Amino acid sequence: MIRLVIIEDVDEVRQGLKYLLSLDSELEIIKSYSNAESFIQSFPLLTVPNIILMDIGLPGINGVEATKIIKLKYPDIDILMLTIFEEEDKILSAIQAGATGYVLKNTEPGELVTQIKSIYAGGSPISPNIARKILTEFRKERHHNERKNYNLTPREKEIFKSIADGLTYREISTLHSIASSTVKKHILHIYQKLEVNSKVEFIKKVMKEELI
Amino acid sequence: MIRLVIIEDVDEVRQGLKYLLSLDSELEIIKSYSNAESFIQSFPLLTVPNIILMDIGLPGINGVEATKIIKLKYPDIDILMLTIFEEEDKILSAIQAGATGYVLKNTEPGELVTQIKSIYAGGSPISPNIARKILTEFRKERHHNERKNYNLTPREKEIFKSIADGLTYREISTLHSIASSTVKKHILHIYQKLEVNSKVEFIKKVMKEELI
DNA sequence: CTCCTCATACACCAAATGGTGGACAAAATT
DNA sequence: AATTTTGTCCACCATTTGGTGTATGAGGAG
Repeated sequence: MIRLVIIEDVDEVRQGLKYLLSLDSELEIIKSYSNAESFIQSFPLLTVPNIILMDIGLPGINGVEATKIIKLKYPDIDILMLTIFEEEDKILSAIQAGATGYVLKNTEPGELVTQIKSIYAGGSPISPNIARKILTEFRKERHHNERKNYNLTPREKEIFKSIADGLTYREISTLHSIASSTVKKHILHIYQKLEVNSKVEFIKKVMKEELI
Repeated sequence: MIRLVIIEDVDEVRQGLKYLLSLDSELEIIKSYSNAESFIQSFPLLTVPNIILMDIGLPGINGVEATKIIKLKYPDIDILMLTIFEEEDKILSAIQAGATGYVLKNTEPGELVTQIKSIYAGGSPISPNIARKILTEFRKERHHNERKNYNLTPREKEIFKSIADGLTYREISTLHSIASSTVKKHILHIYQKLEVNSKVEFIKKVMKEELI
């Protein structure tokens, strides 16, 4: 028996999945949730699922964040993201957050069951498109180990240093005599290049990879 | 000639200092500013002062922050904080930020000049009170190198981990099933115990001293 | 029994942060 | 000559964060 949990906000989709999957005798839906919060609040889990089907675009704590949190407590649960389109960026983030794979919501029922079993068997359902992106990312990682540098522009490098020193937007703007909105733009660009979303992640990345 | 810069928002005090110090032939006041921003914006400096007299409680970017910024660019400038009372905590922060010493604003003119010259000669005017605090802090530092632990309570340690993982208040509150206001309280307590003022400083400290 | 710590929670507030989209000029590339 | 990159700036907005003060109940220490 593969124990499943479904987290999906749209009632019809959730009920539909619940029904469809209940038809397979190897699958057992432990419980389904309309948001990530209620699932997380049920920690510690009485019965730990093998796989969680999670909508990537949940309201409140979204699927990617939820994945991070769940994986912190239960690293062994496989998380399968549900998406409508192939939102490549989100899927990549989800995978970095610890998701094992993803399926499109309009996947045929039979196919979905196959993919769930494939995950349980240790596989990862991923389309060639995404797979290629992941390879690209992976290749980047290896390069990083030899040469850092995220092709920041000279100006971005200056701002970079100031953030790493812990200055605020306003202080940086004063130091470089530019508007703080400009500082913000630079920082957002830097975040995109380093693929982080916050100062905390930025600092962590900078300190982990030296760069300073 | 000792080159000085004065940064002090109260006009009377600034003018008074300027006048008093101009009486000594060994001192030269290059320029005075009513706020830290205008000084910082004048980077790169045409003539680099030896010593900056800086009010600790400036509006906008305060004296401590300004000290940090100035020391990043000009580590060799000595910064002498001006305070009204012996605000121990602020003075300690200022020293950690790179200030060389401090004087009370009601110090007699002759004494002030003596202290400025003492700084120029490599000294640090600090009262016994503050000196003792610094020794205490210093002793703490040494201890840290062998045993970390900032006597956080068990609950604080849990929250601690979650912050270090990069979660937001809201996510932490969901994870631990408590109100986000409670999370905030815990975090503020943790910050006080670790003597940091922001997530960025927190992460830097955690990563620098391992702790994770 | 009283005092203190811990954990919880709320209210209020200012500031900083992140995210989007648009705009413009100068410089570099194609 | 046309396009892209870089650096600058603005507006708008929601969320997050830091900081303060207050309050309450449980549990331990004096």
